[in-house]
Amino acid sequence: MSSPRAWGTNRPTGPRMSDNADTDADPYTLHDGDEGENGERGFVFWADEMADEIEVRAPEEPIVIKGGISPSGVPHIGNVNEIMRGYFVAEVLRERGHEVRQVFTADDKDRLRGLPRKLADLEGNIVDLGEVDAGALGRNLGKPYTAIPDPFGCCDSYGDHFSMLIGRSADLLGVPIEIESNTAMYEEGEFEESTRYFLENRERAHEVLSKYQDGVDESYIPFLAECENCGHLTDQITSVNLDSNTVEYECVDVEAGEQVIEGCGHEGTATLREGKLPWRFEWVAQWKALGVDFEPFGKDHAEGSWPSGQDIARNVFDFEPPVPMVYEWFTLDGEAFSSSAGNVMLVSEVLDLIEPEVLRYFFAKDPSRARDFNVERIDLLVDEFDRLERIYFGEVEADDREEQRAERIYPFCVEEVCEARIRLPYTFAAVLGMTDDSDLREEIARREGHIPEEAPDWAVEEALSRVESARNWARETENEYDYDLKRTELPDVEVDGNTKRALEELADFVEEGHTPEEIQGEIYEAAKRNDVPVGDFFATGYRLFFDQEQGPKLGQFLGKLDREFVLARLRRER
RNA sequence: GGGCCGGUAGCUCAGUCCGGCAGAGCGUCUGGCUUUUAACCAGACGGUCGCGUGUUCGAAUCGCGCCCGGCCCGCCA
Repeated sequence: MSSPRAWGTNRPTGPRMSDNADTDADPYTLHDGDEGENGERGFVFWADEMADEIEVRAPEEPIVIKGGISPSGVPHIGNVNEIMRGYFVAEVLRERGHEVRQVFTADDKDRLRGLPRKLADLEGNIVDLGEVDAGALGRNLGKPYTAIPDPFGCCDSYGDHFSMLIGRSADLLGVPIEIESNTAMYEEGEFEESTRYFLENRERAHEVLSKYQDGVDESYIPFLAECENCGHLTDQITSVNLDSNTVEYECVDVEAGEQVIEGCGHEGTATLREGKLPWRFEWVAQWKALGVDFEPFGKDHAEGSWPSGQDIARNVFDFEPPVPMVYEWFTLDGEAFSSSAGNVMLVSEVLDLIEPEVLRYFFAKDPSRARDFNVERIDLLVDEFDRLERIYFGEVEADDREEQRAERIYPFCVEEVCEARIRLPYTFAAVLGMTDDSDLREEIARREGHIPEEAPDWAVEEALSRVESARNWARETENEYDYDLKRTELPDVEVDGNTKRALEELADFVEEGHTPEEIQGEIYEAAKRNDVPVGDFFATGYRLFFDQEQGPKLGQFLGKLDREFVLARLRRER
């Protein structure tokens, strides 16, 4: 067997179950051409396909679905893949009558290797490193996240702080996950048996791992000890004593990217609970300890960790690794997520702009496709969701494919299927954000036909809540829906003679006191009387009040504002 | 250098596993609603399905080669 192995070549026929290393499971599980039990293919929802793969193995109940990240910093919406991809599969299995646990490991025994530039408090506010005690963090490089004080002082440790944020992200999306702290699992001995087994069979472990990694020599010992003197994790294990379940170690320097984290040189003894396994072994130990049946992971793991992990599971241990599923990474506004470059977005920030069901819908889409989460055009995502919803309720026509898709996917996106809901079109909601007057918002929405006469109060309230979201979006992106009534300053507007006369006539009309509808009519009349093209005259009006080319229905809107201001502005006095 | 994933209309995306007229929404343009202003309605515009090649009666779809973007093949996770 060559190294690295050409395990991708068995893709077309690779069986899911195997008892030898020549039939490894391809992690690109989606659309892989395997026949289902009765030869049916053509899934409209990828989670159905994954659920089939899991059911074929007849797993014990409860079925365990896992995800996990290390709580090293701000958990952003890229990390939500780990939560939501597993969630949809869990829900499909629950629908089929299975009991399912969705667990999420906080890989918090990992060591802090560098200082993140951005952190986030528990409310999800991003703060710069400089705003917390950076020095205290710097002195803790090399220690496990759970052995480092919380820079915000609100949780027991750095690791707990960011695990808490991950949990809150899941809560916000309505996903019930059980977070398992790696640190706690080590302390409670959950990994002790596996650790002991790896150390006992370290030649075998080395033999398997060396197929995937260079630079692991004969003396390789798969354990990192936590130094009793300085708290750093060290991989310098000098001897293993399985009779007492301990190792001897020396606290040595660690390379972390560009820099070196210095060890203290202490030589000591650690139990198997006072340290950790290297990642590739740890992952397998998690599968074993938790009985994991399914695990989605990013494409970064697909070519490295996964092939070695499943090999270790089968050939060092003797158990079947979980059904894998690779998901493509997505970009944020066309760029990779990067906390150091500030290109991150928290779930809580996204939910300031869109409803949770829309974000859930984003993650219901095909995981194998690379895509962009585009904040500028988030209205398109919302429109797409609204259309899915309308297709589901049979309110718009669509082809069979779309109908099947909506029928299957929509119920998993919403907390509760409710036909009586009302959705204001997102960009229309953004326009309503021009006024803070909630009664006026509702009145305009009703007049434009977006709220039916007999709509119940709760539905109206929920519909109007989108206005706040859409306004946040308009403001954040400073786009054309960022309506802001220019009350304090007169926008710079060029006005020719005809337009000037038309504006004066309109001002006089308003001064006489008329209904909003009459004012709207007068805008047309004033323009026509003075040979000003109607479109141009409206544009001038929007310019004067909003410094924009477009806006809400002008007459009705001006009729609602205080007359004194409207008159002064039409006469361009202030 | 080797491997893997992605590349479909100006934008956001379906369709690719299973070959059968290249699609949706948004956008743009034109017209209509005897007041174009988030409008709405009707119609139109918009594509070398990354490029090439092979197989086929027929290729976005299958094979091979190439281009571009990203990831892995060191450490770490």
